[in-house]
Amino acid sequence: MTETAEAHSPTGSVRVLLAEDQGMMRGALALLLGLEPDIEVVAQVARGDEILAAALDSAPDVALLDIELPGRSGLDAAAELRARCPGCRVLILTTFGRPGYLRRAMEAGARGFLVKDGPVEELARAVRRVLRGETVVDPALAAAALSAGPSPLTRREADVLTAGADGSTVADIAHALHLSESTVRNYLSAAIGKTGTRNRTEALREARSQGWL
Amino acid sequence: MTETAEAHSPTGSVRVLLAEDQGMMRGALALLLGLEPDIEVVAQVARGDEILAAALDSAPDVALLDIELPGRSGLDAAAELRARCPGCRVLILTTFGRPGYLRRAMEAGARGFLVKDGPVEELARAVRRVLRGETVVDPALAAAALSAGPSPLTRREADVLTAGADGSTVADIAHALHLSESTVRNYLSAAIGKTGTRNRTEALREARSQGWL
DNA sequence: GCACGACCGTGACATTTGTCCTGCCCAGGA
DNA sequence: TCCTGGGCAGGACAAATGTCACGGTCGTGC
Repeated sequence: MTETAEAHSPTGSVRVLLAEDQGMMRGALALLLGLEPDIEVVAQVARGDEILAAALDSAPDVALLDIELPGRSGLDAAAELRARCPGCRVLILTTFGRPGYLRRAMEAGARGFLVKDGPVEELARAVRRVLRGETVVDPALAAAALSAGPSPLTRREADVLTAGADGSTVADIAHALHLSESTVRNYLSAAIGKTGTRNRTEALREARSQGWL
Repeated sequence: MTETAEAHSPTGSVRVLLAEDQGMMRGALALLLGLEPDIEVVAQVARGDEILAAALDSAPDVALLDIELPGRSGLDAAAELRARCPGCRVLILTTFGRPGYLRRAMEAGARGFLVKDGPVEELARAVRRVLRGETVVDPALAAAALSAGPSPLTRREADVLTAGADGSTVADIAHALHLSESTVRNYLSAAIGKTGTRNRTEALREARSQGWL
C-alpha cells in the first residue's frame, strides 16, 4: 500500500491549504492550483496564526506555507502542524533560499522547500511529489545548507540583533529587552564577531541572509 | 472615437508586457491574465533593463511593471517607455504602497498604480481601465502621497544613504562615491536631520518607507 | 547682479559604538 | 566533582559616528 492512498481524500483530489500574506500572490497561486484537475485549494489564509485553525478545520493533505508571515512564522506553524495535524504534509514556499531557513524547515518536519523563483509549473509538481511521500528540495540549496552548519548565534545574541534592526540605540535595546547596556553591547560584539562583520548592520545582514533570525 | 479603439490592436485583444523579477509571481500573473479572453501576454521580462527592448519588439498596449527590479528601476523604465514607446500605457504593480513611489510613478507618466495586496481580480480590471484611458489609483494612497509632499532629500543625500544601506562605514561610502569622509558625514547628518531620526539606520528606514530612495 | 540652493570640503567636538577583561550565577555533561 | 557554555553585568578604552560652524564653487531664477 502506497503512502499516497493513505493521504489522499477519497475523491482522488489533493486538498491544499495555502498560507501567503501577499493578496495577489495568494489569489494567483490559488487559481493556478485550482486549475489542475487533481488539486483542490480548500483553505487560504493570510496570517501565520490562522494556519492551525484552518488546517484543523479543512484537513488538507498538503499545507503550502510562506515563511515570513504576520502573526507567526511559517516555520513555527510547520512544527505545530506536525504535532497537531499529522496527516498534513508541509511544503514551504519562500522568497529567499536561505540555508538556515531550509535547515529549520526540515527540523520542523517540512516535506519540501520551494523558492518563489523558478517556474510556476514546479509548484503543482512539488505538491504531487510531496503527497507521494517524496522530499522536495533543490539539491544545490541542500548542499549549501549542510555545508554552512547551524547558526553560531545564541538565542540572546539573535534577540539583541533583531531588536536593533530598526536603528534602535543600545539604550533602546537594553530597555526593550530588560537588559543592561553593557550586556547589550557584549551580545552585539559577540554577534559581530561570530558573523565576521564590522558592525551591527553588517552582522544583521549576514545573519538574515543565512536565515539565522 | 474612443481612446480604446486607438490603443487596441486590430484583433481586439489587449497586448500586455509583464515585468516582474520573481519567477513564480511572473508565471502566475501571466497565466492568469492569459486566461482572460480579451487579454494576451505578449512579453515577459525579469529585469528592468530588458523592458524597453521587449516593448519595442512586441508593441504592447499595456506594460505591467514592478518597481524593484534588477538592472533598472521600473520607475525609470516607465519614463523611458513614455518617451520611446508612446502608444504603450504603463501600469505599475508593486509590493509597497509608498507615497513617494506613487508620486514618482505619476511623474514618470504611469497611468495606474496597483499594490500586490488586494484581490487578483483587480489586476485584469485595472489593465482594462488603463486601456480605456482611465487612471487607476487607490484613493487613500493618492491622498497620502499628496499630503506627504515630495522628498526633502537632495540627490546626493539619497545617494549617500543608499550607499550606506549595507552597513558600509563612512570610509567605504566616501571611497565608493569618490567623496571625502567629511562630505559623507555632512550628507548623512543632513539626511538624519531631514528625516527627523537619530542615526543613519533610522534615516534609511524612514526614507525607504516614504519611497524617497 | 544677486540670492539661493545643491554640491564639496575642513576641522573641532561630543556622543555612540565596538572591544576586551573582569566577575558572578546557573545548568548540564564528563 | 570539575569544567564548559550560556546568561548577565561593570569598567576602561579606542574607533566610528553625528553635529556644527565655517568656507568655497557652481548653476538657476528673479
